Amino acid sequence: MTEPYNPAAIEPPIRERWTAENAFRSPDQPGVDSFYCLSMFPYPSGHLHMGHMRNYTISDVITRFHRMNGRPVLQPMGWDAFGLPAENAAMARGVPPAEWTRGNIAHMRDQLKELGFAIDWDRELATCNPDYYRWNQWLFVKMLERGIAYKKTGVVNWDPVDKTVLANEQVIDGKGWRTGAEVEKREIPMYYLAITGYADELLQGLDDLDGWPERVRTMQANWIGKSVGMEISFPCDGEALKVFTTRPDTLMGATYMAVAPEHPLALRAARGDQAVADFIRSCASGGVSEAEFAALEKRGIDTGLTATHPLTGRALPVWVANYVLMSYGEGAVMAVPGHDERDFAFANQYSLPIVQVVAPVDGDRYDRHHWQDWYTAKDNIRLVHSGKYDGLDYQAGFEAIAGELEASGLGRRRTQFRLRDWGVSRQRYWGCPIPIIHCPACGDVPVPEQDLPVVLPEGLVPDGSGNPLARCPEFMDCQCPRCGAPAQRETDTMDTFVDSSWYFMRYPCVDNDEAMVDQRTKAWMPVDQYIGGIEHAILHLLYARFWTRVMRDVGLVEVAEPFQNLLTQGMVLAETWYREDEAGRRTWYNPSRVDVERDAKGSIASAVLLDDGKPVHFGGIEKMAKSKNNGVDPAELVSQYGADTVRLFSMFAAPPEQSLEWSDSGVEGSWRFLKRLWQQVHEHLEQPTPGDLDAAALDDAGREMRRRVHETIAKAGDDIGRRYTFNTAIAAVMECSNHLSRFDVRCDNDRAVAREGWEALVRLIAPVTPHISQALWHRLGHAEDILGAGWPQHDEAALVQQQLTIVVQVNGKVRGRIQAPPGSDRKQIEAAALSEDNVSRFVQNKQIRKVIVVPDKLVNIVVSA
RNA sequence: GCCGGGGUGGCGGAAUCGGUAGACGCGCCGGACUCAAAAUCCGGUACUAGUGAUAGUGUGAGGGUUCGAGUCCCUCCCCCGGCACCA
Repeated sequence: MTEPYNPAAIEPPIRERWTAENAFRSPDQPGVDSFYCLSMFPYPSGHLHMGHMRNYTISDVITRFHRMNGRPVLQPMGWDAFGLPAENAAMARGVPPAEWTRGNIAHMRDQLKELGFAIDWDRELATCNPDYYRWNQWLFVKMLERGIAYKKTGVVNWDPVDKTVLANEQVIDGKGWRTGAEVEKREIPMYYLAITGYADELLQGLDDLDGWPERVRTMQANWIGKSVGMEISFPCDGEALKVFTTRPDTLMGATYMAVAPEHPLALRAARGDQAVADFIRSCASGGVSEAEFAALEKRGIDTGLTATHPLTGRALPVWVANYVLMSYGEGAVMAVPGHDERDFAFANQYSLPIVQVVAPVDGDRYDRHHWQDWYTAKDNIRLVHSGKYDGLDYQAGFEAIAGELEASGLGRRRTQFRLRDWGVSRQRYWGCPIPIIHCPACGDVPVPEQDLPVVLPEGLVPDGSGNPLARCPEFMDCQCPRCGAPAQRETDTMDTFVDSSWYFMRYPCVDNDEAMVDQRTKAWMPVDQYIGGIEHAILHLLYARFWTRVMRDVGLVEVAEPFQNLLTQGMVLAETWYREDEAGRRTWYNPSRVDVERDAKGSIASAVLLDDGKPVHFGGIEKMAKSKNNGVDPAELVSQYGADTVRLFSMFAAPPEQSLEWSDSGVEGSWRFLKRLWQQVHEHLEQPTPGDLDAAALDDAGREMRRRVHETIAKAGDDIGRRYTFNTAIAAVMECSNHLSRFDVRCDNDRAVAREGWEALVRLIAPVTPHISQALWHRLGHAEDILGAGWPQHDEAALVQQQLTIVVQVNGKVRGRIQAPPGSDRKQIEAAALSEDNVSRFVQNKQIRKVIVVPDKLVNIVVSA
C-alpha cells in the first residue's frame, strides 16, 4: 500500500521550504523577459472571501506559469486599508478603525499564506500607513501647483438628524440608514482633480489597449462620453442662456427651454416667485446618486421667463425641470420634444408644444402622441417645418445652422464630455488627510513638502455624526506655513480611489522613504497582467489611468497606460436556502447546513436543514453575501481539503471571466482527482524506473498514448499561457490522466511513455496545485522546487496521426464517419464518403447538387429533395 | 432610466476562425468489493421513439443569412454588473 494523499501533512512543510528559500522574491531590476503580475489588492474586511480566493489563484496560476517558463515575475500584495467599513465597525465595537484594520490585515495575511501563493511578501504595503499615504499628499500638492487639483462646491447627501454627510450606500430609499431621516442634497466646498483635462487622451488611449476586454474599453469610452456639438446662446432677461446640444439641426423644433433646479436662472426666478422656490426646494430632497435621479418622475415648473430663439426670434418659455443635470453641459437644454424622448415625455405632461422637424427620407408617419425611436435618427432623414433648412440631411442641416449661429455670434462648435472632474474630498475620518491648512489671513495653504506627511491620529472612534478629526485639537491646531499665525487643518480626507490609483507603482520601491517612486518602478512598469473584479471596469481603472498620466507629466514615470493586459474575473455565487414565517419574512440558511435529496434524474427533490431535519426552500443562485447567508469560508475548506483542492476547484468550475457557482460536491470532485493523481503516480513509481524513451520503437497503442500526452502539453500551455481558460487546461489534464491510468504497460519502453506522461501532467497542473505537484515531482526523482522544474515542451512529431476521422453530412446532418490519412485529396474523400453505408441510403435516388469538403474534417453532400 | 455583459443536459461548464453540440467534472442509474456502510473501482447517462442499427427533436423566444449557425444579422423576453461617496 502506498501512503494516502494527506495534504495536511505535505502542504505545510512545502510552504515552509518556499519561505526559507525566499522562493517568491522578485528581482529589483527586471530583465527583458520579466513579468509584472498584479491582482487588485483587497480591502481588509476581516476574512478572506471566495472572491479574493479566486482572484489571487488566477494571478498565482499566471505567475507560476511564467516562473516555470523561466521568467522573473513580480507578484506583490498589499491592503486597500482606508474606507467606510472600518468606521462602521468602529462604531459598532467602540474600537478605533486603525486597530480593527490592522488586526484584519494580520489575519488575512495568514490566510493568504496558507494558500501557497507565490507572493513576494517583502514588498507588502498598506495604504493606511503614513509612509504610503504621504505620497498621496505630496502628489496632491504637486497637482495644486499645476492647477490639476482645485476647489469648488459639490453636492453631497446630507442627513439632517445626524448632521453628517452620507455615502450613496448609506442612503436607502432616500432616507439615512441610521436615522431614517429624509436625506437632502447640500452644497459644500470640495477639492477636485481635473480628470476632464485628460478626457481626450484617456479616450484615445483605449484604442491601443488591445490587451483589455472589449467590453471594458466600450464601457470606459461611453463613460467618458465625447460629444461633438454646439454651444448655443438664447438671449434671456438681458443675459445669454447657454445650452449644449449635439443636434443643432433640430433647432427649429425647440419649443421651450429647461434648466436644472440649481441653475442661476432658476435661482433668480425663485426670488420673485414662491411656487418656483418651493419647487426647487422639493428637488433638494433625496440623494445624489444618478440611478436614483434617473428613476425620478419628470417634474417641472414654468419660471415665467422667456428666452429668444436665436434664429426665429420667437419667445420660448423657460422651465425648471428635475430631469436636467447641473453637472452636464451648461445645466440647461433647448427642449426639442419632437425629437428627444425625455423632452417629449415632459412636453406631453405639461401640454407644451411639440413640433416635428425631422422626417425619414422615405416612410414612417409621425405621431405626436406616441414616441417612435426613429424620431432621433441621424441617418436617412431630412429636415421639415424648418423654413429655409427644409430638405437638408443631418450633416447639411448641422453645418447650415451652425454656420448661421457662428455668424451671428450666438453659437460655437464645441466638444462636450460626459466625464466630470473627480471630487476627492470625503467628510470622513478614516482616510488620507488632505494636506491643507486654513489660515485666517492667508486662506487655504498647502502643507509644504518638508512637513509631510500630515499624519492621521489613529486613536479616534467615530460616532456617526460628523468627523472626529474636527474634535481633535492635537490634529486641528497648527501654524500657518506662510505667516506663522495660528491656523486649523483641513478635516476632509481623500477618496480611497486615490489610494488605489497608484499602489502598483509603489510595490517595486516600497522601501524608498526619499521618493514616491524610483528607477525600479520605471523598470517594472507597466503591469503586464492585471486581474480583478469586473465591478471595477470603469471607476478604479479610469482613475488609475488618469493618475498614471499625471505622474508621467510630473516626470515620475515614463508610461501613460499602467495596465497592459487586463483580466476581469466574474463573481462567486452560491445557492441560497430559506424558510418563511407567517408574515412572509425570510430566514436564510447557509448552504453548508443544508442536505439535498435528488430524484432519479438528479433534480432537487427536497432539502432539509441538518440542524433540525425540517425542510428548507431553494432561493436561487446568488452572489455570496451576508444578507443571504450563502458565503462559504475558504479557510474552512482549506483546513478540510488542503489548499490545492480549493485552488483546483475555483479554477476548474468556470472560466475566469464568468461568474463561478460554488458547489460542495464540485469541491469533492476536485479532491477525488488529486487523490487519484497521487495514487496513480505512486503506482507508477512502484514499477521499475524505465530507461530512455525510444519513440520510434513504439507500437500503435504506445504511440497513441504518447500523442495524447503531447496534445495535452500543447493544449494546457496554450490554455494557461494565451487563452487564460484554466478550466479547459485542467479538463485536458484530467482527461489525459484517465488515459494514462488505463494505459496497458507491456514493456520498458511503454513505461517510459508513462513516465514522460506523469512527469508532464504533474508539471502542467503545478500552477494550479503547486503543493501536490512539488511533492510528486520530488518523488519522481527531482530535487528542485516545482517552480524550477521547467514547463513541459511538446514534440510536434508525436502529434502526427496516421488516420483521421472525417464526418460525412448529407444536407448538413451527420450521417456517417469515414477514416482517411491526413492530407487525402478531395476526390478520394468524396468517393469514400459516398460509399459509406448510411450515407448512401440518404443519397440514393437523389440528385447530388454540390459536395463541400473541408480537408481532414468534414464532407457535406448537398442533395435535392 | 442610461451604459456593459450573459442565457447550452438534472447541475457547473466544453465546442479557440461559420464545420461532429454536450469534452471534463458534479449528480443520478446499474454493477463489483463488503456481514453492512463509507471509501474505491467498472459501465451507462441531452430528450423522444425503438431490443438494436438508427430516426426525429434540441443551445432563452421568434424571424433571417448560409451547403452548414450555440457561433453572424434583426426583433423580443429574462438574469447579472456599473452609474461618479461601497470597495
